[in-house]
Amino acid sequence: MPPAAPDVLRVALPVPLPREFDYLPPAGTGAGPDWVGCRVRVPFGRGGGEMVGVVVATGPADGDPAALKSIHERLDKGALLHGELLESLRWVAAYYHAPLGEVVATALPTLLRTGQPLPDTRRHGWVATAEGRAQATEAGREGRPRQLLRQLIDGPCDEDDLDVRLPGWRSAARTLARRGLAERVVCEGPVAPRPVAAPEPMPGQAAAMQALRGGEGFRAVLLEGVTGSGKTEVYLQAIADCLVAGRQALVLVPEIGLTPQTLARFRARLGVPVLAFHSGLGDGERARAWADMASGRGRVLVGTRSAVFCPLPDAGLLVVDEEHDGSYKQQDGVRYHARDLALVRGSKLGVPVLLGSATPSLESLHNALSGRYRHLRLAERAGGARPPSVRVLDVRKRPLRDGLSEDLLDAVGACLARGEQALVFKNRRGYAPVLICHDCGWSAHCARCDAAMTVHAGGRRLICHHCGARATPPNACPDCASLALQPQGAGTERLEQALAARFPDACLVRVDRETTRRRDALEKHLARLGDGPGILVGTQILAKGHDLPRLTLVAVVGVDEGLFSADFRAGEKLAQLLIQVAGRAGRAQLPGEVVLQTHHPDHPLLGTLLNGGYPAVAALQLAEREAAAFPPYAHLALLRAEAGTEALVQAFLHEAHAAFEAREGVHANGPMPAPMARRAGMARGQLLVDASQRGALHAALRDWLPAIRALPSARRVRWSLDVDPTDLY
DNA sequence: AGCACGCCGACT
DNA sequence: GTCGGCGTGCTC
Repeated sequence: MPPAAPDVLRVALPVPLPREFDYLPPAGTGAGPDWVGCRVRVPFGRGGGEMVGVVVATGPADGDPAALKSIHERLDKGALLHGELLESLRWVAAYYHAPLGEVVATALPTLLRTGQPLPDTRRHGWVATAEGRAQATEAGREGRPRQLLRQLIDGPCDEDDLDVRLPGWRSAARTLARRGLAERVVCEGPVAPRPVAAPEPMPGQAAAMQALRGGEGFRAVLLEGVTGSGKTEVYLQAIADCLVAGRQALVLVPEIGLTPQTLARFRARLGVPVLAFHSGLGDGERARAWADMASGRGRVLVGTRSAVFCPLPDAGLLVVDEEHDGSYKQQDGVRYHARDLALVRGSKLGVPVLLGSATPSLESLHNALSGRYRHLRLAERAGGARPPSVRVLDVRKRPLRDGLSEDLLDAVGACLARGEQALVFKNRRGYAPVLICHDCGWSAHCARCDAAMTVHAGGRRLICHHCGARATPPNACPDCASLALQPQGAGTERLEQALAARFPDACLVRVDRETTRRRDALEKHLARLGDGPGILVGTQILAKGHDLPRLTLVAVVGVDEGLFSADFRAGEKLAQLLIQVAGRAGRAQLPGEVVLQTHHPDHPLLGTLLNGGYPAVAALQLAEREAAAFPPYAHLALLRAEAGTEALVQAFLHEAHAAFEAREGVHANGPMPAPMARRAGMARGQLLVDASQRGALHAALRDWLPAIRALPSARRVRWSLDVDPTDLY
């Protein structure tokens, strides 16, 4: 019998190779199971490079153990990734066909990924020193430090409490510490939740709560509630229940949904510290929030997409707010869908997952209608508010000035005259979407993309929205030398200018990505609008989030582009956008009005939306998807490629297609022309795989990927596989 | 992906 | 004569 192979540690490393790497434990250490889930620093590659990875398994070496290297350093005493989270990461790797090492790297905050120690999650507080206590009673200059000092003389004050009681206390604390009057100490014991009064639930909310409370373990619940029906209150009650049971809750929100107001509402209502997790946090804050959840000290985490990777050792509930939102899909690297991962985690954790939306994705709706999810509806608006009235403005044969019809301007004027606020919505920023020669038809195109350049700065600048290229508009047409160059169409900038000319006395605020670069810019803008009459002009940034109680008119200007898009999801997305933006209009006291300016008043999508609302559009779209064998009735994967030249892309995609082995119910289509074949100087193309059964799709991909990786042409392009793509471009 | 090794063009 | 182009192969 051969001698038993020594046990090795299998390490997942952040490299794009579909396997893990075996290492020997450091000399004098055994390869016990206590290694699994710990980060390690290992030698990797031929130059003496090092990498940080995570041990994901132990076992006997399957090659020549003499050829193995040893781990340089163990970075964690106890496992960082274990149990359900590690299992879920394995699921991500298998489902999205991504290397486990890359999945692990995606899941960990930067600081942890680079090997920094797990932040200290003990609670800290501040207390006055003996000298501080003495000085606190003496007369002295009344300032922040003194105010704080008086809080600290009776014993340690928790930092979380100070955040609530004395905003901006940190600089005062630094001052006190410098003078030796106060010091930072570790607080013992758990945080006691403050008792908070819950509002009386409305009948619909009570029914939803009842349905949520019934049952044990994992279940998916789709909460379909029109705007203003109080979905958030249902989340809050469910989270409160979960906290009472001593469990943690995770709340996912869309990228633009995590406003200070949202957090403040959660904090005020739950009585426990609520952690935030989003791209605006620094590396240290992210790592701390992650560690807080891992240690169990954090009870509630509200975060965007990547928060779905946080550890939840005491999980009780997962909530996905606005579950239809496109920002839950990661569009580079490991292309996961946070909503789908939340469902997987919920099922592994054995806890309910609550999906909420006024306009559910067709995927979730299909699951609800087929009985896989529980389906709860909140039909009425809070406080007896009526849904807004909707009016279609047919602008065929009507003159438009700067993209606005006279009827629309009249509606805005009437709204202002009532002392109320109007929202003019156009899903296009800039001055005009294209600069065109009136004599020969030439238009300004980006040199590096297959796209028109957008006119900005009132016509003094051209910007490509796809690659960011900037140019100065020519004085004369480059083709025919005509001077008749005109900005065609209207973006938010032009609408703002036109509205300012028409309503010179009105308070006018434009909100789009240009004016809202900084994180707090949106709040600042809306504060400028105040409570008086005024006009908001903007893109979909305005479609959700903030409460605007004085807003009674929503004027939608740019629907026509979306009505004829080639993307199979365009109809769904447009309906969701329209419903979301229309939902901004009106309150209990002030009825809302929506006007839709269009050249296609007879378009079936608009008609269906007007007559039957979102449910009718959804039913129509589901029928179309079923007939066309598209998701959710089929399953897709997209192989994308880009390279310096079209030839490289085509060669790769053709070879990849040839390497695809036909199997029952699975087809590879293409190479398909990407709607934008060139972007930022790169040629792009794609191959679409569709399958009637998910299992067959995954089996096909499992066989296909090694063949793709082996193609010489694969080295000359950047390629990626997108499972369940949301955008086919 | 990163990195080293390797075999062909314009420079001190 | 070398510096450096990026094609090819490998990473426990």
